[in-house]
Amino acid sequence: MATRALDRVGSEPLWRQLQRELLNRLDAGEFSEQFPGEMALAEEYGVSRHTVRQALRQLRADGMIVAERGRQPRVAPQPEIQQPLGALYSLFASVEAAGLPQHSIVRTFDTRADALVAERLGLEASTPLVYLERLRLAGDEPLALDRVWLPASLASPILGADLGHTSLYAELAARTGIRLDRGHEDVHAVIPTAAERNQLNCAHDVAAFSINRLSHAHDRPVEWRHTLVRGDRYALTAEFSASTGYRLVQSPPAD
Amino acid sequence: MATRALDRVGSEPLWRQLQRELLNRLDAGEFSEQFPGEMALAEEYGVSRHTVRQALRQLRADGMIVAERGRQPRVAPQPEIQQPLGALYSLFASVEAAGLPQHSIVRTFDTRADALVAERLGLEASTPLVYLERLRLAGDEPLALDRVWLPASLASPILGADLGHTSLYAELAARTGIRLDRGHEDVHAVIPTAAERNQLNCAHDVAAFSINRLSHAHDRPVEWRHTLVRGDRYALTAEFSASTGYRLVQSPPAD
DNA sequence: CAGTGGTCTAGACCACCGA
DNA sequence: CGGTGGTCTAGACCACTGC
Repeated sequence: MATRALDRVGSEPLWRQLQRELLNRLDAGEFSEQFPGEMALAEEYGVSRHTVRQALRQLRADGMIVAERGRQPRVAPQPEIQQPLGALYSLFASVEAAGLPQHSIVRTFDTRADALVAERLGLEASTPLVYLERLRLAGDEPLALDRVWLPASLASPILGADLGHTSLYAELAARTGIRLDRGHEDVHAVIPTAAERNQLNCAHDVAAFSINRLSHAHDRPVEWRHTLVRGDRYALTAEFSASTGYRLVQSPPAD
Repeated sequence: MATRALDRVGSEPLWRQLQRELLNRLDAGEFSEQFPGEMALAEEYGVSRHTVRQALRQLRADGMIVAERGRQPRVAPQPEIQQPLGALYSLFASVEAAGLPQHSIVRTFDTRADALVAERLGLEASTPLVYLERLRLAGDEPLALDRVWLPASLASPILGADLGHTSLYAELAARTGIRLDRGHEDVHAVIPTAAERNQLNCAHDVAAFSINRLSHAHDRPVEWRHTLVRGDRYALTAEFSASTGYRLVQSPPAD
């Protein structure tokens, strides 16, 4: 293996150049299921093993590379699986943890344009969007009203799917390879309209969480979502500390 | 400076022993406002500089020690300042960011017992508690109804404070040295009662966040808090990604 | 067994900061 | 200027893994 060139006159540290180089090669799909050892990298780039370790430190901490004593180093299986996260996941997971089976009733599942949503996704107003509207149930009781818009150019392969029992994100990953890796959401407290109360089958004195979410994959907007969650039996729960920051956890068993 | 002993026969790495040793000395209050350099530590413990750096790596990443080129290394000013965090802080900070001045009207501020709250704090039912009830305003508009209980044995020094314009946590830290470092909270969506609507001066069609929080300092329960926040103009906002996890951010300017 | 990563040493040069 | 941390080298020994 010929020695690859690193710039030794510029001011950028060797380990950072090496780290960038390795990230590029990882993105390019090199090293699939096989990653070179520290010695090999040191020789390939003509640097010391210490420098290689410094370059690898962050990659290992970020879980992009798995290396253990004795084992062959590997690239991490799917570093960006990020289907579960956010307030919605927290809410639904707590229901699951309580032993309630969940499923959905698909109300609408088609392709359409929506200027307002398109703008939020950063797209032209007339861009065709896959639209999915579901009523989510826990046990036999309605839990949430869920509406999702995705760019049809990316998401049209999911149109044939049965989303009554499978996760949208799982289906999206399986059919298009797209995995959400970043998102932004806001949570409002609202009083459901009469129509929403009717769909959710809840009393007139029940409030709800209104959650808007914009999700990205590789810095491209992929999903705009609006979900209305019954507030009478479901709550957000979080723990926080100086070291771990703010972390949503599963709610304790419903009152 | 005599060389301090590290165990070179056991299996525990030198850098880990050194790290533990330094943490102990930090907790003991040594190094106040002055921390030894890498060379000094290497000589003091009879190890190489590399080993010292390995031991310091995590301490620096955690922000317990501040070291820069050329500067004298220091211990971080207050590693466990954790007053701001959680949904409440997020909500109030977004109001502040919008340029609205905030203050409180103290409705009640005394010492009493409350069996229900005491239980949640893990205390005997008859334990005296400092009780503070405030109406929080943003501009001249009511924003939240805030009720806090703290064990009187810890918090009685704050009883003389004017909490109309200063933070409870700042006052608590100044008068008792107690700084909250961990907490747990749950957020519900509710419809305010008529009395609460009246206090918050909000319309009948407005929902609210109901937030319960249990805070700790050094693993001891210190605060039980219940806050009711108007839901019409204030929302929780969060960002999340694979690398940074879930992080509450300030809401965008209110609609 | 050969190869892996974890640990450790003893040097070195440099950019940067404060006195 | 002396001392700091950042970077880098060229070694070494070891525990562990898989063949």
